[in-house]
Amino acid sequence: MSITIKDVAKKTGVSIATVSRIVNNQSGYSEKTRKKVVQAIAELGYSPNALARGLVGQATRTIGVLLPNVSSLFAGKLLEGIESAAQQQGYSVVVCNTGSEGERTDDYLAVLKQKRVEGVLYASGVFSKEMAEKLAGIGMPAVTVATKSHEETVPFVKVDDRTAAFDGTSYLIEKGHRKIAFIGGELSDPVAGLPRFEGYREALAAHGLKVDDHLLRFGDFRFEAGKEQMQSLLESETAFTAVFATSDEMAVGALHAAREGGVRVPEDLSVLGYDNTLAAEMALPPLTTVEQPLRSMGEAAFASLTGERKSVTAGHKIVERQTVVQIEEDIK
Amino acid sequence: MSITIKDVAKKTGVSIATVSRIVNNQSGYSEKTRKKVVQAIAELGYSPNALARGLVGQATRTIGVLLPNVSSLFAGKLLEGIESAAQQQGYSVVVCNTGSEGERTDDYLAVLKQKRVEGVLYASGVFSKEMAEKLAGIGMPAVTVATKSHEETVPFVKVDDRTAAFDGTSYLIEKGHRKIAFIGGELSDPVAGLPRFEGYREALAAHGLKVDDHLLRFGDFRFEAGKEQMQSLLESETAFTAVFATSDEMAVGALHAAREGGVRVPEDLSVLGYDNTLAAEMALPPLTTVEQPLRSMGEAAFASLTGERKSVTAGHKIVERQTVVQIEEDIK
DNA sequence: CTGTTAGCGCGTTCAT
DNA sequence: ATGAACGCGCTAACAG
Repeated sequence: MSITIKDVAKKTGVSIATVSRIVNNQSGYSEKTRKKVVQAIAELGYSPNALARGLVGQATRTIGVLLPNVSSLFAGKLLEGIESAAQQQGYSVVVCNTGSEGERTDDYLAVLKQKRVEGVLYASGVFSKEMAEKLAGIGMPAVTVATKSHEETVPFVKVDDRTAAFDGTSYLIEKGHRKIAFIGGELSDPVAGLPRFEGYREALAAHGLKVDDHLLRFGDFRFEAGKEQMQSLLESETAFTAVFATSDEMAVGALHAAREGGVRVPEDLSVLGYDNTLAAEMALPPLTTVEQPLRSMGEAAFASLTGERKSVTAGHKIVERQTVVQIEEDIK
Repeated sequence: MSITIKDVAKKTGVSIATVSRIVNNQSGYSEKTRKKVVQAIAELGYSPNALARGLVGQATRTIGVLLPNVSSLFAGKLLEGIESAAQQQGYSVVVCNTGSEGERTDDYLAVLKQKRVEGVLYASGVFSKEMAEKLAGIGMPAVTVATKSHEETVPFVKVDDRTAAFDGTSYLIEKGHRKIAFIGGELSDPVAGLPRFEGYREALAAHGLKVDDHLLRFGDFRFEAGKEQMQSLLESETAFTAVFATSDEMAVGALHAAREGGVRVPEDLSVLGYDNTLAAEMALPPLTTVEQPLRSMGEAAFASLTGERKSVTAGHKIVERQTVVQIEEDIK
């Protein structure tokens, strides 16, 4: 079949042990034989078999990444960071598109185990207790990205969602907004749903404002949901001057609904997004948003997985573009 | 370390050969021993070592995917299709972000070879002759997606770009447009640049129109380029009623420039995109575009790679949304 | 129906 | 400085 270490040993007249030493640049050979071997390797086009190596050495230099939706901008950025860090360390990453509800997760975990990956990065929505146990059960190191486990056993890399949402909401308030609608993930979602809502609520409270139930909407984080919830908001009786949508896609959906409803952004309504994916940049008008540094979070997650395996909370910030404007304070 | 076939053999009192047969559901064992073994496997949590399997069987059930930019919507959709088809066949896919100029391609190829992947999908911009030779040299099957090789040795999966651009342009003409600007990839790009321009030119010719050099702009396929080229177009003296941008990102860039320049879409100007990624859906107004069925192209590419390895040209179509409108024929 | 054995390609003692 | 030999976990003959 393919050419093996034996071939280069034979060709150079040394033993496979020596070739092995040279390939893995250890010590124990003369410069002369080294040269001979290196040349033979080049001539033969020898490439060490990673399977055999892995079989003996227990190091596959491969990790798995579990994502609910690879084709999203969100996943793309994360993946870019992960992949970049991995490549630099000589690791390969196999992508696993688990489905929006994570329905294929178990299947993937099974093959990842068979392939003896050195760990998995979990960026697949909610990280349940069962997941943690399952992972522990099959003995694979894991770290979650943009998600948090209830178990303290699994390190995470994420922004502080509550604080980020608090800051985003405060920003809106500082711009003079008092009636701020909220479109977010379901409150049953303990990682991206509830905390962001809490941040929103706490920011209002901190400024002496109260939350108006008529101004609250929930859905998944997709474009369609944002659009629908915004439509619903527009149909309600209650007036508002700003919306905080906790994903850029949702915010863009809101932009669409607003336009269809004849409300101008930002003249009639300010809109704040979350994530700062390309969607925010490409939105018309360009979207002001709370940034999660997805790319560097991906890098950090890889580093954590293959390194000390500890949690890191990434810094968020507000990226100002054109959808949020200052309004008169006394509109009330 | 991990639990092996020996452990389950020992536990059940049969030989490893029998266990192997059962695991790979071959024939040659009684139902009774099967049950015993299956149970032991479950109890022990045995998971076959794919490395060992691959070492003997020469089947790693893994492919590599080379992409210039994983985080783009374009790559995301492609990857989704590839991944989906792969998963269904029990294959894993390792992603390789080669960089916009494919600068990391060689490095990736080297590790993919070591890992003995069964083939690579190349969706990484231009597929040069050197690439083809390199791949052939290391003996890895490949198929290109949304790209075409000059060599006939490598199968491809793509739409007919010339015809797709022809159809897109014709669509604009049928809508009454006579002055149609073009924003595309560099003509030196033999796969997505030149052919699309040719389609544009031929469509004009077929309708008795001639191409106006003042209305032609080129760049990479990114958002920024589209914006810049559109700005440049707006500054020129020549009037036009429509723009055909050969990527959705570019088209959205054009939308931005138009808005900044005070020209309304579609009232003052029609805009046609290319790809039909999420960017088209999320654009404001929603973008009419020439669709490439990226997801199914990804699936087809995987099928081709692991199957008969033959080329397929995917069907394109025009997805009508809101950026192209009929205008009076006699505007001229 | 079931067990033994020989590799797959490599890293690693242990000798020399 | 170098080589022989074992074993990683498994599949595939080959024997019974």
